Amino acid sequence: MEINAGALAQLADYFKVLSESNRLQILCCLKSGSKNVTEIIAQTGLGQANVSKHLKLLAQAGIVGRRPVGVQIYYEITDPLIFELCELVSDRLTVNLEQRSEQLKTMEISK
Amino acid sequence: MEINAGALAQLADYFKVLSESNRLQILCCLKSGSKNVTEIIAQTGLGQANVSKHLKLLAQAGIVGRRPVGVQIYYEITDPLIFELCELVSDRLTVNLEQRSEQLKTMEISK
DNA sequence: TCAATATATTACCATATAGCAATATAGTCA
DNA sequence: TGACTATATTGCTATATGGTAATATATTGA
Repeated sequence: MEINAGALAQLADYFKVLSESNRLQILCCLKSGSKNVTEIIAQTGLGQANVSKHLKLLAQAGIVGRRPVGVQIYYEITDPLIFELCELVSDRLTVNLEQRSEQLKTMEISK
Repeated sequence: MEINAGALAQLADYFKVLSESNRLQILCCLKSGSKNVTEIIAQTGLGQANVSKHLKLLAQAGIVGRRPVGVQIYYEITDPLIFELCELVSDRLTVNLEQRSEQLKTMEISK
């Protein structure tokens, strides 16, 4: 019952790009503005090859843009939707955690 | 420069659950309402063990709920945020595709 | 209790990918 | 051109995970 198999795969691929915490960290690091690779490496503490790979993925997904300035390459968020998504989800996660902690309290009381 | 490493990991984990097209397919299948596992298997065409695994992941993420009715287990979306996220992203993807096709046209013209 | 059905779990394989070290490429300056 | 720096790519390993077949568990009804 394939409902739009292609569209689902594209959606999944997009979410996959966001499903790695170091990539999210890089995005957070770029939230305050354009940065070159060396700066990103310094701020995140990740390895150079690793950062390069993550940036490539992010760029291919259209989430960040690449802007060479001399030898340096500056990357910047081109898709502010990212942060909207992260906020929506993290709000949801917070609510979930609160609910669970409420449940725990209830269990404490009833035992 | 670990900005909230735990929060980022949680976010990433959530996105990871959404990063698999067959899981998205199951969610789409549940969009119209609660269904038991056999129905989900029939509608998606996925294998039984496979569906079971995916449902477990979705339930652990708090995206679907589990409701036993006799021998059957009904699953249902408990987190409508899902569809909001999917819409936001798929709108974005559509826009991207249009932009690219525009670029292609421009290239055609200028060559 | 036994048989039948629905769902979950396990064991396994194949594939994908994060991380790293080493190497390659490209731009800048002397 | 040659040295230097910045970034990208490659080759590799370890780990995670999707898929499936086989098995286990649980519920219902005879």
